[in-house]
Amino acid sequence: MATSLHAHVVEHLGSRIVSGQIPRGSIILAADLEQKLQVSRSVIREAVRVLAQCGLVNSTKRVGIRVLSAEHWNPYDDHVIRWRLASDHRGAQLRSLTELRIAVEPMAAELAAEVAPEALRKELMLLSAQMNHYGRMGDLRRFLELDIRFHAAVLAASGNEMFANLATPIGAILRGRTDLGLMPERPHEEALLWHQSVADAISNADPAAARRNMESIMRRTHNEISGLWEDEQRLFVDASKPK
Amino acid sequence: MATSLHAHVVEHLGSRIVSGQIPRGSIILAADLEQKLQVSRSVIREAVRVLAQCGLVNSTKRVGIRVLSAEHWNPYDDHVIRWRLASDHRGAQLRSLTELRIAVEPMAAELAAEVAPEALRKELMLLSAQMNHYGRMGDLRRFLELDIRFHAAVLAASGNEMFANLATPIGAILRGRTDLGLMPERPHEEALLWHQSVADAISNADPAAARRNMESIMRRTHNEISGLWEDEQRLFVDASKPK
DNA sequence: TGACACCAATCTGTGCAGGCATAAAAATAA
DNA sequence: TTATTTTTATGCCTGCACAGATTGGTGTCA
Repeated sequence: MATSLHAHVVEHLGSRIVSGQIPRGSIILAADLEQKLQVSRSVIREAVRVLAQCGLVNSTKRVGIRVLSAEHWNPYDDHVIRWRLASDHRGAQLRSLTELRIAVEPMAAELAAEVAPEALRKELMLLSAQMNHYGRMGDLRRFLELDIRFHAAVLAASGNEMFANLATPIGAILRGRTDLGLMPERPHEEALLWHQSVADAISNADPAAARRNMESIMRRTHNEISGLWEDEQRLFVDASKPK
Repeated sequence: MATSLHAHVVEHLGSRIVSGQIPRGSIILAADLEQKLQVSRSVIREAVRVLAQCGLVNSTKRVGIRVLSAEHWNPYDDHVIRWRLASDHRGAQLRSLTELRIAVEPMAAELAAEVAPEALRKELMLLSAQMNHYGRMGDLRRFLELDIRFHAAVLAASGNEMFANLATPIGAILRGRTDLGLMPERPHEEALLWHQSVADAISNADPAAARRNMESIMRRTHNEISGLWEDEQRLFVDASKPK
């Protein structure tokens, strides 16, 4: 995946920092990295610049590259989300994202019913029909991909780019949920119905119904996976943040 | 603000791309930038790397640095948000962020009532008391700062770092709202009451009441500023996104 | 002797200049 | 149309000078 050299370095350092292999507070020297990873300074510097934007490190003169603690990480960065989902504390990331989608998706459905262009409404109807089809057939693999596309389409149809940009991590959640065997052998009849109802409501420009049915989906989703983070500690970041 | 040289370049290019002075689709050559901005290649390269992560540009071999269209921008990046708020299309950014906070803040209040540590509950009570005091006095300057801290505190008290990280842009919205003269001469009595009720509910561990009162605040907020983006076009990003 | 202010040494990221390698577009040939 | 060569801008490397922060030492004064 990572084709360029500096992307490799970003991946190497980022994943190790998030997983905890490189302890927070520790200090890395650029010169050491050059030698250890066998790449040149320019590569290291660009990688560090990227990691600094993720909030993972903070390079200052005379001291080096300081590894920051989790409260400084940018929780919306795609890299960070991916690394967290791959780490031992994936529960915390799953919880944050799920809570966010519980808040956002009903609102997105409501907005979509108000403002979505006709083409997107049609696409939603098509997607929900296909979900019904493959869901009842028990083709979980295909159902999953349709489910991901359905939720992405609703987010996109809201016309809010901040909502739409959550499609990727939400897709990652859905994929992870089936990979972990948290999905029933075949989708619940209720769930299929709710998806259909969301599509109908958006298609019929009925914001209240769209929200209501999406809320039902979210409630079930939450019940199905909230067990994953039972013992995961919450992170209370200080409101008075440093620069 | 931008102390380092490469940060200057990021600022220079980023603001011009978002404002539209550099048209999307156009291609910049690193060598030209070197000469025009009178900086060395390493500075250009690091800046371009940062801008690439923001989704503003995409540098490829043999072609140069391509300026991407708005649908590729990362809407959660602090730089991007700042530049968009400073541009002619600030309305679109204001709308996205406001819709997001309408979705998120009631959920945050609900969560805070469930999981917030005692210290944060106390702080919220203190903040709402101060808001009452300065609000009734008509000290808008101080009220604004307290309002920002209040909402940041609720988001932090939710124990969800994705919610907590919205405090900065939401603060920017609130500041902008008063700067644009959209605030009444003194805060509405209702608004003060709702803030107080949110703090009470969180303090008393009453999630439903916390959500309900925060929803009231959000409804009023929306009514007060939704006029700002009446004629702003919505951006429907393609669900099937390129890499 | 001890506390404190000031200064110098040193260490490390930041920025600069130039060189070679390489990939991808464009032009040319088959 | 397809294959090959040429062109050209980024990717990557290296040596050098500079700036800023930490550290330790030095000197002054109480």
